Amino acid sequence: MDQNQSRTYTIQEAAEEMQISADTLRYYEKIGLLHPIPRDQNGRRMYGEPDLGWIYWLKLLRDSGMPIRTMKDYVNLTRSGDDDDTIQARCAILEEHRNQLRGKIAHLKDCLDKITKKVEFYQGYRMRPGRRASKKR
Amino acid sequence: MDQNQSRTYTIQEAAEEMQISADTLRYYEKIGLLHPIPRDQNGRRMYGEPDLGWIYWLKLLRDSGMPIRTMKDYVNLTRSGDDDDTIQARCAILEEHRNQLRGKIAHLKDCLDKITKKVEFYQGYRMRPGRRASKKR
DNA sequence: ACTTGACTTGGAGTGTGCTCCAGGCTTTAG
DNA sequence: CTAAAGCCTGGAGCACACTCCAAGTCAAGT
Repeated sequence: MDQNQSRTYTIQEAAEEMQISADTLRYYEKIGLLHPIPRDQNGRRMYGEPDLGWIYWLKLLRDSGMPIRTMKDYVNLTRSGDDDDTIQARCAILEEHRNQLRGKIAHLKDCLDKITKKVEFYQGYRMRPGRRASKKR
Repeated sequence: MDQNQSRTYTIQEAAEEMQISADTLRYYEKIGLLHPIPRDQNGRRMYGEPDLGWIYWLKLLRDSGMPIRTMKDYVNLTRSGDDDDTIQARCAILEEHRNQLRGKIAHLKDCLDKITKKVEFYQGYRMRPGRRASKKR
């Protein structure tokens, strides 16, 4: 029953793969968002596929606007086993986040519409009959 | 040809009306996003309806994620007259921003979907047959 | 043997956008 | 006359999430 022997990644490789900076990867590990990554005999990090999977998920949460503090709460729950309790707590965090995200998306859409209207207004303004074109420098 | 005599607002009133802090209003004025607001004989700001309109627009741009630096560029253009040149430049800024915004909305939607899938996974996991419920504390 | 380059660490520094504070002024209420 | 409320200013401070740095280690290349 070996570990999955699939390739490992240096921090740079992992960073590139995940579209995130190496500094950020170290930072996430330092603050505990990321479990301690296995090292080679020289103390260098070796990221494995499952690590990348987890990083992907962290990045997804961050990109969607979850604050790091909340991510830590979530991460801590993933480390306290898979009892109904903690699964439910994780769901609660994600669902709360989903609500915020939905609200945010709706708000952004609304902003987008209003900005679009402004652009249309400008375009109408430029087309206005009887308007002198500007001096072209 | 009087000015519009409609009511004026103190900074607190304006802040409340616009859902923004009084500090932020002063800050926006200080950095020039907001033109100098007329004062009463004691030096206190008196916001008028058109000021509120402008603040609303600023807030819209900020809420939609436009950085303050870009807002300043935009604001400066609104102060350099209404030549085709500047109107076009303003449109360019807004359209660029719209593109970013659309991208962002799409990305957020994508994140939302993935988070939704995760929640569904958790729910499936909790329903899994043969699973012992956790101790209920 | 030496240089190069990728990695390590702890900790300091940065950018953004506010947010708060001290000290001062004026009007209003008691 | 005093006290409280609300505003003013310049400037300091803060929260967040990185981002950068100096000094060091190690291994491979020439």
